[in-house]
Amino acid sequence: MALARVRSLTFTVSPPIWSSTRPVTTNGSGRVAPSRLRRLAAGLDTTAIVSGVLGRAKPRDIRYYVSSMSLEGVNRSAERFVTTLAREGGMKLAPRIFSHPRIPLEKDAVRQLRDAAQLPGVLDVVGMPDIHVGYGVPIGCVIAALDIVCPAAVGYDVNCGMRLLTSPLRAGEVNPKRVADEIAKRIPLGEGKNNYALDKKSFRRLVNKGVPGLADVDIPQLAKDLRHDWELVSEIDNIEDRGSLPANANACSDGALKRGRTQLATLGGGNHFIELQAVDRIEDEAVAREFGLFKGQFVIMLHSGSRGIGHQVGDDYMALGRQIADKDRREMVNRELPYFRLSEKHADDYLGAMNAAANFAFINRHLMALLVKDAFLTSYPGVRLKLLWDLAHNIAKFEEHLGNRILVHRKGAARAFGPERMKGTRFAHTGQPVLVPGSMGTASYVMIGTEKNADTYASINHGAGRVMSRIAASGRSRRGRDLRGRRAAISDEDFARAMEGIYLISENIRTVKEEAPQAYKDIDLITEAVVGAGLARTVARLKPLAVLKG
DNA sequence: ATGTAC
Repeated sequence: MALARVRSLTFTVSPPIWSSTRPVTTNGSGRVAPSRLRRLAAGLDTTAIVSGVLGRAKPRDIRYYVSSMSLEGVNRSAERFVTTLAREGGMKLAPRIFSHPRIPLEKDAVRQLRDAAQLPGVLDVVGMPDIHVGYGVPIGCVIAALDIVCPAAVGYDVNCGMRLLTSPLRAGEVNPKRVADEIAKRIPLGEGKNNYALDKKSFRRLVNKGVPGLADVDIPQLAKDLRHDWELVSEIDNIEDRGSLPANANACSDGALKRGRTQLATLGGGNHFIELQAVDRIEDEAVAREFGLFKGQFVIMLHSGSRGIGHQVGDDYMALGRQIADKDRREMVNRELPYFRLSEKHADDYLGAMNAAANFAFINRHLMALLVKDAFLTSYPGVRLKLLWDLAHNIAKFEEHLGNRILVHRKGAARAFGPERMKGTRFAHTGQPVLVPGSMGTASYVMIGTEKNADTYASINHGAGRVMSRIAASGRSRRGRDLRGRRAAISDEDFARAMEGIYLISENIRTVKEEAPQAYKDIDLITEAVVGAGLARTVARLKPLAVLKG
């Protein structure tokens, strides 16, 4: 973000937002010239660098956001892809939204950002270009905090995430229909259980350890189902946090554990999918080569999460947060935004339970990938798929940002570490891969983070983001409206046209329209915003051949 | 997202 340099300026400030983008050289008290004030008020210039002292940060690392203006509504900043909201009411800071000018901002999602900015102890609120309404906090945002954790800022689908498997084959050498059918035989789609139920004790041990815990667990039926020999623990350097977060399964309710025990290696419903894809375009030859990607290549993308256990953990702890707030007469911004102070035991419990669910999700995707690999190897003897990357896009984690330990909540936002933060890994020269799916039937992207994404706490969008509610999309309600308030049901014909040439296996044909391409924002436009804002770069564009949906 | 609500 380009920062204006001013000699002097009178203002009150929101909490500091650290940025490594530029050192501060100017002085921060005094008056601002009327011409500049007009620019600020017009939203052309909403940031200013000043020196100052606040908190533990070094003065030169601080950028204050001007918040003394009472600006109405949303201000378009001079930066084409950044919108800074006016700070008003009880907001602790001015949230920013990275988006594309051609994508209209959903009013209710913006309101949710304002609400989140009122949380006590919140440091920063940043909307992603795929932002849309979620429970309490929008999907497609980053909430940075110093001393609270907010379960709604993680969401119900803890560690919903992406995984990409690469093949050495060209798409023309593969029959996607056959592969999709083979996968469907092995992985339950939609609401469903598997044959890999674990006893309570083994399950607890497994989710405490994450993917590496698969070494110690015995799943006889899985061994029978797999026709080839696989190391259960493999490729963990290609999983975010090596598939293992510091978990405490004892902080999960019995109900949460019970739901999890029977759902390993199941896809789930909603926007979860397995997609067979072809590499459509290479945008960065050197990085693509490092990642083992080439034009025309056959790859498989998987999108799933923590299923019942994550949902239950979210439910349990949001209920607990509300209960405690009521008991202690602690104020909540609204009923959907309970939170815990990090000094409270409940915060540790939530984070431990959340990480147990997160580990479940890593294991879930890992096992499904194994079944996919096995299916593929059966159809194409000698061809083993390789894991490029597995990432979490619904999670809260402690990270260093400019010398401070910050709890970064990413809800529908993907971590996008550049090369610097990937030191000591095989991605030290490229940055981590970031997997960004479009909607069913449209393109997906492989991206890499830059060193310039401190503004979003090293995060980018997690996908395309809805533009139409589920109810509106499936036409279940006559009063169905899209998120801009227009009446919009998708006809069967329109749906078929959007999916033309793509082989679709769907568990529930009645609800699959909720995931229609028309219900989502334009992934190419969103990617343009992310690249334009300097948050990430594109490596490859992928197009769908076949989709398996819950 | 979700044993798609208590």
